[in-house]
Amino acid sequence: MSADASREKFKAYLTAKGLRVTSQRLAIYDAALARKEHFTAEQLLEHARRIDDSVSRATVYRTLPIMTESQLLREVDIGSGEKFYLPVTGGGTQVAQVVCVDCGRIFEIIAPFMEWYGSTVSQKLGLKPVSQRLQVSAQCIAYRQHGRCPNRTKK
Amino acid sequence: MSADASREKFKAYLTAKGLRVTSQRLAIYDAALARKEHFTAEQLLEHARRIDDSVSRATVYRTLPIMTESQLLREVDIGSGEKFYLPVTGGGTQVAQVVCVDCGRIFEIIAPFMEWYGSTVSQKLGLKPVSQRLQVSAQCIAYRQHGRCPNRTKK
DNA sequence: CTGCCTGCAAACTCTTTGCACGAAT
DNA sequence: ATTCGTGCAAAGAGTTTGCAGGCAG
Repeated sequence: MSADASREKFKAYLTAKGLRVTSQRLAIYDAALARKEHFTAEQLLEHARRIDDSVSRATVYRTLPIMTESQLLREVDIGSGEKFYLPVTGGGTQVAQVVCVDCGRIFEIIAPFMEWYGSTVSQKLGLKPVSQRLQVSAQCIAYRQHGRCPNRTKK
Repeated sequence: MSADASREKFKAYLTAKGLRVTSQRLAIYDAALARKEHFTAEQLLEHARRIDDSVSRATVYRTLPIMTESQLLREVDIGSGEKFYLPVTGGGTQVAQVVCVDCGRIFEIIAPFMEWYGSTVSQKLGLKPVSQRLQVSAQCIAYRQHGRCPNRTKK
């Protein structure tokens, strides 16, 4: 699907839900969909402001749930205090995250059988699974060899 | 292992690490190990204070990492804002959580092959897995039938 | 015109930290 | 006697919310 078609889909989603199409929501949409890697709410605010400098932090926080519910973004919580977001490109619900223990970088990867595995696990308790998430903490090769991840930016 | 033996193990752990055995740490230990279900830092504070009312919130937060590192407690983050803890009883690293979408209650369950699965996933990226977590959101039978989980306490 | 949406700033929740006092070794 | 541990309260980080004015429909 082209970028423009996706943008129209977002407008249609807003309208269908009785929500208004505002310049701020579109700026946030454009900023989010242009990202190739995981981003935080704060980073999204920064990018959205380059498109429309009237965008506020509050509106970013109010728009993120809308984009998540509309399946445009996937929310990823790796327990680091802040949430990350990524445009949904595919993989459906069979996506796992691998997080580097050193730099905190997040990799997404298709995890076949994940739904089946989650179902098997939860059905042992007689519950019906709604969703599952698999997250793996891992060391990259460079980290094991040099005690430092090449992607690390902090510290 | 008996409760007393476990308590002695905790004291030995503290001493070995050059940490002091204080009445507050022991009260927190006793309060935590007596729990059968997942608890929060706040709940632990409440229980610990019934044993020793001098225990402060700060000390609870400072003691939790010690108990987690010593393998006495397992830390569980389901992305709800607050962390949960549970005495480690078994299952090693092959433990998954099933969370009820309605009441938020957490069930722990042995998930065979989880390590293997996490390894398989992360090795696709050439990374060496350190740990993995599998969490499933699910509906219980009662919730599906009546739109309400019998264990729900809030709302 | 209505009423949803906005920016601002304050509020909130959970957790961490600086400080001076007190207790364990 | 040292030094670490403690309670208290303030600080911190990320997110949410009340309000008065603004803009979409």
